Parts: sequence; structure tokens; C-alpha cells
Amino acid sequence: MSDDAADREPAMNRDERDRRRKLAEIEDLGVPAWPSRFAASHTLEQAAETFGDLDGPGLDAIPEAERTVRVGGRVVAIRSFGKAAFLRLSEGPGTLQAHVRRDVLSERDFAVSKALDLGDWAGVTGPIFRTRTGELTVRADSLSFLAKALLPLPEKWHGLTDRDTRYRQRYLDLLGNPRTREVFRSRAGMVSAMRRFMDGEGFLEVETPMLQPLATGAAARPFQTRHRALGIDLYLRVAPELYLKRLVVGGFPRVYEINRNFRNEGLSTRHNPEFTMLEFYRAFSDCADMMEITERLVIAAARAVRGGEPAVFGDEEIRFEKPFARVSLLEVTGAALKEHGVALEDDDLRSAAPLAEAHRQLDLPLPPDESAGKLLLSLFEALAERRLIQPTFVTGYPVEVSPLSKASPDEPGITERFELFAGGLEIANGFSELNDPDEQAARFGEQMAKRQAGEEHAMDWDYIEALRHGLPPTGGCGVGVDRVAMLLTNSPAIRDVILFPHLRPREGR
RNA sequence: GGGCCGUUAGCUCAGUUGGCAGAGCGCUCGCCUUUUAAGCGAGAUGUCGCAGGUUCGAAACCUGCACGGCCUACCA
Repeated sequence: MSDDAADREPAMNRDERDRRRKLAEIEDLGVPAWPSRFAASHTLEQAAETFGDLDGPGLDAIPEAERTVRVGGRVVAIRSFGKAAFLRLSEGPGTLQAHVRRDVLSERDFAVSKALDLGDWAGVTGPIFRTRTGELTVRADSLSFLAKALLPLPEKWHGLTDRDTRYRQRYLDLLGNPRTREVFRSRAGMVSAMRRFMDGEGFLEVETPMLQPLATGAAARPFQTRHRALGIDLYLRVAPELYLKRLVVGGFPRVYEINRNFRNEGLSTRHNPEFTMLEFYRAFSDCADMMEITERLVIAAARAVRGGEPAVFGDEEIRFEKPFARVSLLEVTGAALKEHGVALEDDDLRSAAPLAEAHRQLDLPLPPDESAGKLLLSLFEALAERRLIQPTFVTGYPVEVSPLSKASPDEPGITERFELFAGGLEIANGFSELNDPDEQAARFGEQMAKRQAGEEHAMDWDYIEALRHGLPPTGGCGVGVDRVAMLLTNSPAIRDVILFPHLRPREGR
């Protein structure tokens, strides 16, 4: 892509020329084309609420001065009768109709109304009344031009359907599709409910570095950048985990962070390179405590969006109700294997050779690291994960796939860790935090020894030093906020719950 | 990476057997002072994704490419 192509202004089409001509008409009338402010008395929603209970005679009985409003919005429909017109104004969740009349408006204001295009911003002042058909309407005694839309709105019946445009020009999607607005209002309500929940549980909201000298806390490929003044490479964080636990060492026993993580990996319906994670840590807690609080958190989030109703997700109905199902990785994977005609005893599910053989039988690619734990997890992800529709805690994760989790005192090779699934999506991951600095250093060492090309694993000595100062018994959990939002808004793709998802850059623009 | 589908007016989309490039919305002009996808009349839409090829003739058929979508694969 050349700079020329990137910098070139898009060619002006006929629509824009027409609209610029009407803008000039408005300026010729002496009306400011781009005024700074508009002192509205009500939002459109407030105006509709305030007067919505009154019928026509009821409104007429009120003196005009007491039902006069000053409201602004985007003009989304114009029905003109020559010497009068109806303008539908839209702003945020509100919408209201205005009636402009030649015998009511000043000559100049009426001329401005004739020069309006769909998409322009305008304000009107006048009394509220009901039309013959009963619609709540403002009689425009004066009209204020607020801003010009030089480009047309998307088509009004079908709305904007092209996926690419919906993601790249999200404002058009929001403008034309009420459903899109609803998804993002729901998401905001959900995040807000999550914060209220954490605050109510006595957690302190904190912010930890996005730019980290080592990309720690998860085994994902990081984005790399450069700090010029310090002369060092930095990574966008793949997880906040190790910083949050440093805060527990520092005497904040309950901390949480809702923020972005960045992973330099493929895009899919379930993956965006930057995604939002809620992570929380609580001292004197273990894996079981984390399952209990995660369950309540997710139910609170679901209630905020769905009320008491089950979440509809594709063909499924997901019930976020206590108690969530609990299964072990071993049993759920074993059962899934059996259904695929591969019967393995529990001992086989703990041994690399039979698990690798199962991959061959089912024609599944082997993971690069062929430890028993990794192979078991690979089978789980291939066969079992997608079938976990109702909220289900999976427990019993092997040590070799859980480098930050405390090992179980009872079951050798198993950690005190869970993942929560719903709608076939992984939505949370929590565990008893490994707080023995020597064991943590040993685990990091094993990870480094097994790292694959392109992966970044490094010994975080600074974190080990923090552990050496004493991390109390602590439970932690990370919740995939985007994925929970997908489930609660019936969105099949993560792009549908991220306002500006990452896409391949458009050529020649 | 693989498979399938798509790309035609600003938007949403038709386009039959290869024979003048179409509809609705939006736009322009005219009429219309209570409409609700307002209505009536008239009008203009365009690099049919790009490049080749076949053909008297290609939006359509063939080849290649680009871009996008879905599925799949990869991915803690």
C-alpha cells in the first residue's frame, strides 16, 4: 500500500455534492453550520417519558409553556408535505417526532428545515402534543441546525448487514441496528454488575502494567514493542496475574482488575488479539473458594443482563443457576473418548502413550509437547469442551499444564485448579495460587525447557523474589469478559461484543 | 493452511438460455399543512472487484489474482 493511496481523500460522490450544496444554502441563510452547543431541556427519552402518559386532550389541557421542550437529535426520517413536515429525531435510546409548519416557524427556520438531509443533527423548541394518530410530537416553534451529515445513512429498511462494514464502521452499525446498540448496552451493564459484585465482596480495583518487561502469566505469544528512552524491549501483557499476586504479597488481600490482555495469535469467533479479562485474587482462599465466588459472580452478571431468564445462545438455553455442574477433566474427557469409540481406563488417561494413540485413532494432531497432561488437555479441547453447554466447572488439571497452580496434596500430578465452561466456551480459569517460591522457580524452569519456537518464556526472578517475601495462601481467578458477554447477548462471535474488533486492514484506503 | 460461498447504483439486492444495466430505499424536480416504510407524478444513478481468455457479442462462460464472509485447521 503506497502512501499516496493511504492519504488520498475518497472521491466525492453525487450524494455528498448534494449535501454540501444544502449546507451552503443553510450558511447563505446566515445560520451557523457548526454551532458549539445546544441547550436542550430534555433528552428525547426524557421528553417521551415525561409526557408519554398523557393523551391528546390531556396534553391540550396543559398550558403550552408547561409542555414546551427543547430537544435535539439526528434526523432519521423526513415526511414532507410542502408547507409542513414531520421530522423523526433520534438520540441515544430516545426518539421523538417534530412537526414543522410554515405558518408556525420563522421564514428562515422553515427554509433551514427544507434544507435538511437525513442524518443531519437538528434541535427544535416547542410544545408537546399528540397528532391525529396519537403520536407524541413536538410542534417546532423554532428550529436549530446543529450539524451536517455529508454522507448518507445506511439503508433504512434492512439496516446495515455487510459484516465487514459493520465492524469497520461500527458507528453505522450502531446507528442503523437497534440490536447492536442493545448488545453493547448489555455488555456495559454486565461489566458494571461485575464491578459492583467485586466491590461488594470487599475487593479493591487496581491497575497493573500493560507494558511489561517480560510477558508473564500465560503462555501466549506477546506483542513486542520498544521503549526508546530506556532502550529496552517491552511486551504488551498477556495476563496481569503475576502483578496482582505481588499486590497480595504487599498487603492488599483482595484485589481485582478489569482490563485488556493482548495475545499475538490467530483471530477466530472466540479470539480477538485484545480481549477483556476480569482477574481477582483473594488471600486465605483456595480453589474451592474461587469456584464458589466465581459461580456467584457469573450468576450476578447473568442476572444483570437477563434478569431471571436463561441465556439464549444459538439453539441452547443456558441456565446460570446454582449449583454449576462439577466434573473432573479425567472423567469428562474419558466419557467423550468413549463416545468416539475409544475406551481408556483411568490409568491410560494418565499415561502419554495411550493418549497419543487415541489422537492417532481419532486422527487428531498431536500437540508439540507430548506429556500426558498436555495430551489429555488436547483431547478434552477437541472432544469435550464444546459440549459443555450448561455452566460446568472442570477440575483436576495436570501440573504440567498449570505452571502457576498449587499441586494437590492428595492427588499426585494434579493441581488445585478449575476452568469454567458454558455454551461450549471457556469463560474462567482459577486455582489455588502456587506460593512456594522454590517450586515456582522449578516450574518456570520446566516451561523454559519445553518452549516452542516463537514462544516467550522467561524466568521472572522479580516475581520469585516477591514470593520469597511471602504470599499467603491465595486463590485467584480470571474471567473472560467478552465471552461471558457473548453468552448473555446471544452473540456467536467475539467480534459482536467488541466495539472495534481487529480486522485485516483494508487495501487501498 | 484447506474447503465452500460472495463481490452489480450511496444502502439492501435481482439479473432467466451469453443479446441495450435493473428494482426498492435513498437522491433530484414538481404537487401536497397531522404523516408513520406517508402519498402522487417525473428524472438521474454504475470502473457489474481486478487482469487476461473464449465469443460477432460477457455482469453472466473459462483462467489467474485481490478483497470479504462462513466452516475448518493452528493457537494455554
